[in-house]
Amino acid sequence: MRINKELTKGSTAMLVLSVIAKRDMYGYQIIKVIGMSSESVFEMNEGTLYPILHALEADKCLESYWCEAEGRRRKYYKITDKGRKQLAVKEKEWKEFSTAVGKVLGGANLVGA
Amino acid sequence: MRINKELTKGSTAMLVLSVIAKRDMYGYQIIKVIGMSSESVFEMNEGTLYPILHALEADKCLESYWCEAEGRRRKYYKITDKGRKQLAVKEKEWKEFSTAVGKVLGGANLVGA
DNA sequence: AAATATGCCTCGCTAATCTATGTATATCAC
DNA sequence: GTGATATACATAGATTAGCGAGGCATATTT
Repeated sequence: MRINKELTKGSTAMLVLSVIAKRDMYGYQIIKVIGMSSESVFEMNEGTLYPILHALEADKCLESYWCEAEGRRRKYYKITDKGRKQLAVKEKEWKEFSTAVGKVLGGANLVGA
Repeated sequence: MRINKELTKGSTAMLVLSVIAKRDMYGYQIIKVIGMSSESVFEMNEGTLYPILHALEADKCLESYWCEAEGRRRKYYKITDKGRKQLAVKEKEWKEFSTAVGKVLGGANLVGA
């Protein structure tokens, strides 16, 4: 990661769900797509992504299927209805969180509190 | 916390530095001020805050002094030059991070803009 | 007198992510 | 042809931030 990795905690699953929601994708590709669309701010490790995919599938937010193309075996993931709901929750939570950070940094003047 | 606690990882020290940068503050007060200015999105635990304060002081980003007022003994923290530099770095990192999340999600970045 | 709020602190736990490692195939450079 | 790099899957152990649960003490409210 180009930035403090701790910042990413809690948001990674949301990002993964988000890109898969746009179209079915396989693991290696997810890393590349998130890396590119974030302009290399996120350079996710495989050791980070695969466990997340497995957990999201176990939680029925994703479904997987194997495809063979270009002489390569790829495991594609597709988002489920539950996954879309989960994504909506996480996006809302993210907005609430980032807005709150902005408020604290922006300094609501609470002298006397 | 009203939101997923994992999201807060990596940003808490920045928030703490940020409020102390505005004026000297003691621990218990920091929790209240951050709670209020975030409209209760952040409800920091003492078990979270105190170790952060001690670490920031050990790292010379903060200095502390005891005060007695209203019959209460309070440990105030004051930001150092190093602390201000650290805060600037963390704020920049935060903007980069939240902007990147916005790009991946595909929407406009609502944060810090 | 008891409950609540203020104010400091520490210890062990959980969980997200990273680093390192392993396997296998395809492609490119030399 | 051989080695390096990219693609593609996976797991295991280490790290670390924040939490929950305690502990201690005093002031205020009920």
